[in-house]
Amino acid sequence: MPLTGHPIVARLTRVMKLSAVDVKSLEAIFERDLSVRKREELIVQGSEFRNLCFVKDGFAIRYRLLRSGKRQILKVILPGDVIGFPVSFFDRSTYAVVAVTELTYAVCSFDSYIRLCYEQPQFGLVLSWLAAQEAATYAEHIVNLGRRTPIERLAHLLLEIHARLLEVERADETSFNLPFSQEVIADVLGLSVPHLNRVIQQLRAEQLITSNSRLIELTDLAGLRKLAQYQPMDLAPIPVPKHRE
Amino acid sequence: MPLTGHPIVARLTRVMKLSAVDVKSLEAIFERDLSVRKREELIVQGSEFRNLCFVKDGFAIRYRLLRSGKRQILKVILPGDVIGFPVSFFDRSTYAVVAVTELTYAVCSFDSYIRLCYEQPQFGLVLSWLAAQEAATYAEHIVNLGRRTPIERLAHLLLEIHARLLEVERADETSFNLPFSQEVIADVLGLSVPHLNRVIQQLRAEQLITSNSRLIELTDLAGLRKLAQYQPMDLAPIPVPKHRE
DNA sequence: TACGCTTATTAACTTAGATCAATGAATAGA
DNA sequence: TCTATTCATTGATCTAAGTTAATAAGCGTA
Repeated sequence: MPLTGHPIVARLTRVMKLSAVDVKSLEAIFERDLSVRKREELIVQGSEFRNLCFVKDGFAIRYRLLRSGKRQILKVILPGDVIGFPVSFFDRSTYAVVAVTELTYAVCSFDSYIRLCYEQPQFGLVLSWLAAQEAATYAEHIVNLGRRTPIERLAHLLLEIHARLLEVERADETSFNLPFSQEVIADVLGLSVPHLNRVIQQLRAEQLITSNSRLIELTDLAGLRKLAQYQPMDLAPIPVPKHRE
Repeated sequence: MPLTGHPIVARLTRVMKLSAVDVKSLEAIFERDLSVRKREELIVQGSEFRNLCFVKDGFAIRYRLLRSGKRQILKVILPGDVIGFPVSFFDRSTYAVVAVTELTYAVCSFDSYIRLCYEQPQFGLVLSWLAAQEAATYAEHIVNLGRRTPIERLAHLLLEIHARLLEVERADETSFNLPFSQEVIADVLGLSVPHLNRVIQQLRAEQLITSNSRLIELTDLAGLRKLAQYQPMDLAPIPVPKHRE
């Protein structure tokens, strides 16, 4: 499966030199390209899952459903993200993943990836690095839910998604397409839909964003950053031992 | 630095066979054992940090301070945890880590650990696996803050800490020592101190816990699990390729 | 033992945000 | 084009949880 132009390559090359050979080794373990339709479940809560899916295009959400019927979305999954991490390290998934739009991805088995890591250790580090980003994103989400006001939360979420989309060239300088209903965004931010709606209107009223249907325009990036106390995460490149360079 | 009996070894052996040789390679890169006093900062928000600190004993918290003065604690750090992950992958830390009790730890530089990963790929995977656990713990925290009620949150937190302490033999079947003030716990759970206090009393009134000073007794484990909808995370062992076994 | 500081508890008051319910607007199939 | 959902918006009401402030209990140290 050719990976050229795949957004995951764009992400990885930001932290390590991926030689043509590296890309080839990666390609070798990929089984097939798949796609799922909108609303299709990629991972069912409580099931086993031992694959890594590198998202090429489309949007998905990872979430937990509680008995009360409440849903908490843990992460919005964008092109360049990996589905199946960290769940593949566990017995079974305690979360579900569902596609929000049509979604295409390249898939390999967890085992074959692990095998690759033993042969080429840099791929193990890549996995750690992806994990580090995942953990850092989750950490921001915790700060958001725990101690930011609803308007700050929303501003922060928009900035985060914007930055992540920029990284894989799915956004331009100040705007991007976001195919999520308000119900989805409310479940990311731990808010009710009516309240989220009010908060969106506040952001619009303060001229910080404009949005119609699914297009978000960040009218005042600096203002948003200040409101959200947004700090971009600057990744350090993965160190490469001398004798390898 | 001898690692025998170090809680990190207890944690690691739960997912992979650590041979005596492996432990030796780990020991070789550790520089020295350190300790810090209560309230001492291990990582300053905004600073660089390129070390891995394997906690031997004591408690710490990782947190973010907001301009408003609010604090969100991201994680309580227990014996067996690693301080410096994931921050070592980033330019500088956006979080602070401070010791809550006296704390002792073994430290190695991030670079030397990375070097070890290139020589012995299983250590790269160990890092991924620690990261996966970290991410999973954060994910639970997100669910907690976003969609659980305060009493459920507290129950969940106590169960999580209990499970993590059990893993490194710092708790017994139903009780453990927790040297955190209510202010700390409130900042983990995104609550105010007075409200947390009410919630603690609720848990006590419902006979789910008893606690005096710093000793927590989980009087009714099953009841707590049900209340919190707690699901233990069962880790799968790291697969080892055939030709290595 | 006494002092001072930190921590726990309680109460009164206020408010942000949930809930419930209704109405428009938009979109996708038939 | 029409119709059926899904989605966005608004309003009224209610309550959980924050805020502030005061008091009590513990604890460390001189």
